[in-house]
Amino acid sequence: SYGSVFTHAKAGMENVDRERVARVVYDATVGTPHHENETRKERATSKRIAAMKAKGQGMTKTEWETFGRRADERARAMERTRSGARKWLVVDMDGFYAACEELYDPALKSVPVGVAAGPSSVLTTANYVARKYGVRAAMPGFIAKKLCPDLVFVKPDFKKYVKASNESRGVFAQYNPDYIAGSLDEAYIEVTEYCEKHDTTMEAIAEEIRSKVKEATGGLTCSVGGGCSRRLAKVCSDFNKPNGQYILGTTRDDILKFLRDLPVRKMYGIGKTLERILNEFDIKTCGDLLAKRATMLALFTPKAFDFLLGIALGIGTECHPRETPEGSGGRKGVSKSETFKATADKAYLDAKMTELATEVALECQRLNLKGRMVAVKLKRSTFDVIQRQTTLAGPTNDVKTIVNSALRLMRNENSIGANMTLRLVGA
DNA sequence: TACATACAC
DNA sequence: CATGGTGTATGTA
Repeated sequence: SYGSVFTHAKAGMENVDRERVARVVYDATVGTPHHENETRKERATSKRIAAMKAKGQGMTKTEWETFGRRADERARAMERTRSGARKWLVVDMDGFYAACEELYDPALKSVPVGVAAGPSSVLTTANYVARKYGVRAAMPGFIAKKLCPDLVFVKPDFKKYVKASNESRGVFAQYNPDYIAGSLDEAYIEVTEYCEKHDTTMEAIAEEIRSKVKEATGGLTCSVGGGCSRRLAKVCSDFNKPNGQYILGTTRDDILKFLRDLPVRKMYGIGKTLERILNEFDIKTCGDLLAKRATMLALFTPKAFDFLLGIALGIGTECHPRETPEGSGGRKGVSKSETFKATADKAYLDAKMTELATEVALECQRLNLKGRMVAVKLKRSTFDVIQRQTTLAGPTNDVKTIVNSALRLMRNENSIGANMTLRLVGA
């Protein structure tokens, strides 16, 4: 249920009193519009699960056998793409924003810290002291404060993070200038050639990177994962967090052993909803996922099945995204949105939308991009999201065209004001 | 194409 | 009292 959202974190929360966290979160949120909306979404997921179960129960023994055979065939086909020849490292900074703040104010190191714009907004990061209380990223400040009354709030200061990020990237570039920046605090580095040329190993490079990053940033620690694909390196980066590393062997046996007892939720792309769905079919670990591949094939879409089977077998894209047609494309959208105190004031909403749509157009111009579609996002005070979109005559980044389209889309929603107030608009 | 939802950071 | 912003992918109609 919703009460468990913050207790199934991906890292650093192993010794947290989960029951207490669940209770505090529940008590603080039950009855709020946000909680109501979460409950609504959960009911929709329940419905989806029920439909999947009904579909499964309606199938004959023969049909199941066919799915079993086809799932095995798909697994064999996927096995043929396994090579294990590449070496990928993923570097992930530990509690990045909070750690940056501690560099500038070392007194913060010994107290629980949450980085957030204000005490009632959402935390971008919590330091490891705060995490012991169950405080974590994406948690609203007022709940974090209930879990940990001594929590110190620090406002985000991106100049610090960009500086530290650039310093760490200087290190990554030594191993492969073509590293992939996942975000300010995360990078994917292919070190196949570097290992070959310098006769070294992922283990040794991981050690070097951790020490050099600490040096270059003036004391920040990071965790490193290694494996033969980006997917595996990524999970491994979390395995010995913080300030640790884990390099997974590249044989099929190494990989399947590692995955057997690994909770599915640890894998990139499996969030709380998919975790819940899989749990309903008694799938908790990647090993379970492999064992139940026939069920997955029968109940999920082909794309979702391939994604899940890839996770179960530990097979992912091994090549650099630059080597694939999709990977070489540029960005696909530009957007701006803002949350405010819920209102039905049309003049206010018009002004806000105009401002945001203008920023979008200017950003497109700055990036030298043109869009074929304008979409607006409206969030009601009840937290449900409405999206409206329109396709333009041709690609544009003209301010007037984009602003007018966005305004028209929003004004079409004539229930605004009548029985609806908004807490966010975006274009 | 239009819209909603999930996910990551 | 009270839950962010940006970008991507996918499912469904």
